[in-house]
Amino acid sequence: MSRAVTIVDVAKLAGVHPATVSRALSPSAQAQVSPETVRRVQKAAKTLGYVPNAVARSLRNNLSMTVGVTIPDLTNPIFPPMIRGIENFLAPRGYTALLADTDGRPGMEETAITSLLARRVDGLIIATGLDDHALLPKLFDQGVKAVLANRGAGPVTYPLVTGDDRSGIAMTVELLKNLGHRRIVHIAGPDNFSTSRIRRDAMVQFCEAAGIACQVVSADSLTADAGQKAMDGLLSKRQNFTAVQASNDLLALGVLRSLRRHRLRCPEDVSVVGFNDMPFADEFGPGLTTIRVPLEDIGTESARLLFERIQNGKNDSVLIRLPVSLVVRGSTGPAATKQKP
Amino acid sequence: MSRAVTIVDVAKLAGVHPATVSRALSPSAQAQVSPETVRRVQKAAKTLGYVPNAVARSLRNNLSMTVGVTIPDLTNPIFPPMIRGIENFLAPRGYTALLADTDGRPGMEETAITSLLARRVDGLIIATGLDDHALLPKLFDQGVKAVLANRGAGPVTYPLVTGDDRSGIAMTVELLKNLGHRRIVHIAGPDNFSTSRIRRDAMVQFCEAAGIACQVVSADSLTADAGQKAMDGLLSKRQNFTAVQASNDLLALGVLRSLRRHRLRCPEDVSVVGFNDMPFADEFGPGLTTIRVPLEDIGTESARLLFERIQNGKNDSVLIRLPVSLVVRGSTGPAATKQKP
DNA sequence: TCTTATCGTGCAATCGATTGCAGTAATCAA
DNA sequence: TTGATTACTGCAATCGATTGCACGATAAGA
Repeated sequence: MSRAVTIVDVAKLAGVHPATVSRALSPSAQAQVSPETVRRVQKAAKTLGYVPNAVARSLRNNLSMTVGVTIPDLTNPIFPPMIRGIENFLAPRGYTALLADTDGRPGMEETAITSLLARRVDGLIIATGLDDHALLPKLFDQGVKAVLANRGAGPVTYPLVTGDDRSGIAMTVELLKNLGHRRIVHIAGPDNFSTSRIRRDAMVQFCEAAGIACQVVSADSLTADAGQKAMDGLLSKRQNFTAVQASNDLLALGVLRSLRRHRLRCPEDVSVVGFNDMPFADEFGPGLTTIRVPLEDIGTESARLLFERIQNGKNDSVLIRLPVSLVVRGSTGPAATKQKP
Repeated sequence: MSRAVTIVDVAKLAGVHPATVSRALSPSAQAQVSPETVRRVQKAAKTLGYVPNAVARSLRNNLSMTVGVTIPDLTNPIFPPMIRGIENFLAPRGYTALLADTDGRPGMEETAITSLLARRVDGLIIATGLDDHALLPKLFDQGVKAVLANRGAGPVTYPLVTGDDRSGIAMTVELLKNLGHRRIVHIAGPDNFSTSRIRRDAMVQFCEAAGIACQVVSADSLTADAGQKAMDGLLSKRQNFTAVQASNDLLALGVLRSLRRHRLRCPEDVSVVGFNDMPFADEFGPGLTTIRVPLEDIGTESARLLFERIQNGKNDSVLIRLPVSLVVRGSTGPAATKQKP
């Protein structure tokens, strides 16, 4: 980046000491400098196009004005809204988000977090649902500020912001029950995600309470392909069910694909429900009935909690469960009377 | 972030000078240190959990190992794949991407870029399609390394990586012509995006060459809502056409919505073609016929070009136009014989 | 007139890692 | 034994901004 303008250059042009430039340009210390000097310095800074070196400032202040955000997969559409929520909160406060996509690779989380800490981020927003349970307490002991977004990670030492998964599942079960469904399949996500476990357990529990038979099938990952594969397997075994509840919308999308391939109609033959209400869920053929999770709010709240903790030095634990709602679209309908599939 | 372990702590524990620690831990200078000392230092670093302070290193080396990426809207699904491409290239080379979402707000670009430069990024990947034509040459003169991704910005001083828009449009026109369409509407994006202009002009030109009537309508922004609005307006005026080509997939999505609302069938009444082949375009109802742009490759190539320029100090201009392909799905069909809409 | 605030500014240390230079010890050749 | 290499390691400056402290000047009070 060639020769950048430094505070010394500005000082020379304005005919003052670098320290004075620093003060004149700092909102908090500006009062210590005579108005006349402030004006001269500002003019000099402007003509030279001076931009303070944030790296030097970080080093001196031990504050990088940066937070690290780890996500498992940027191409999963639930994350961009979360990130937007985070940035909308942080940007006005002078903070920048440093994004680390772990690409779903296990073990990448630790690498990513190490890299973020090396860059001396002031805090972390962890949306990867770490399965490395040893890492988090270690970070906590080191005094690293962090907030977990969307997914928990074992015993919570850090604050956690999430949607209310159980109540979302409850709504789903009630909807399907009212539509006459009595045999449901739940496509669960991998067991090492807390959301997968919570949603699965809630399904089993609420179905049992409602007198509905619930069969659980596990998908390898939280992708459309995994959902399709799980559904293909199910259909090839000619199981008996009228509705599918998938652990997230991507899995549900795979289910829709599988149904199409098997020439089954949705919702006439099989109803499908997802979870998250990810962007474009309403554009699928048919529009996906799902649980709306306030993704952007999760981001905003996570950022707010982290910001507070950076400000006041505390590191206390909270659990924020944001309310979710049922969104009924075309993928659900009355249970087929002759249970053909 | 409490008390972090520094090189001095490691030096004390290992019983050597900080400089020796630095050398022992640096791959390039390690040869200057005796193997025995290297081992002792490495052990000390490990027991203390030493992570070099990237901020201090950046300051000293005048290299932040960071590149800034500006995008207009993270929730537009064409960007996550691009970002993935960028990160996949940069991460193995030790670089981290600093993301700046300008949120579509005009003028935000300059703010975002200033903020990135303050953080002393080693280079910029600009995917916002800047309309501030003064900014780019200024940056160039300052020696700032940058690459434009996806969208150009006036006279190109910087390298540009983009999909081959004209050939994509040519394929679209040919497809529609073969299907018997003779009256087409093009929904153009805002005029300040270079892609909008290029695609619009290509449509007009190729349609004329093919003897097809092409009506151009402009949308306010590159969103589904804008596309819907544009199509609503068109349908309320009872225009005469059998196919719509939209400047990008989000606009096309809005068109699909509008058609549904007006109880028109796609493709029986109106065929729709998009552009980009964004994620999930094949899941829409109906699946969207569109032009596949190699989004991830655009990211990778941009990163590669930037990386080269950071390495060798050059700042020469290139234009890389990546090939695109036609993806035919359910949203296109033979032209309606009785041109009802 | 002398003291005592008050105000504005400069000085110099600091943050943590890197690196050119120099110094010491060990090794080798003569 | 001496001189010359070589191999390690320490010293100190450096990157750019910030800030506690001190100094000089001016103003106010006694």
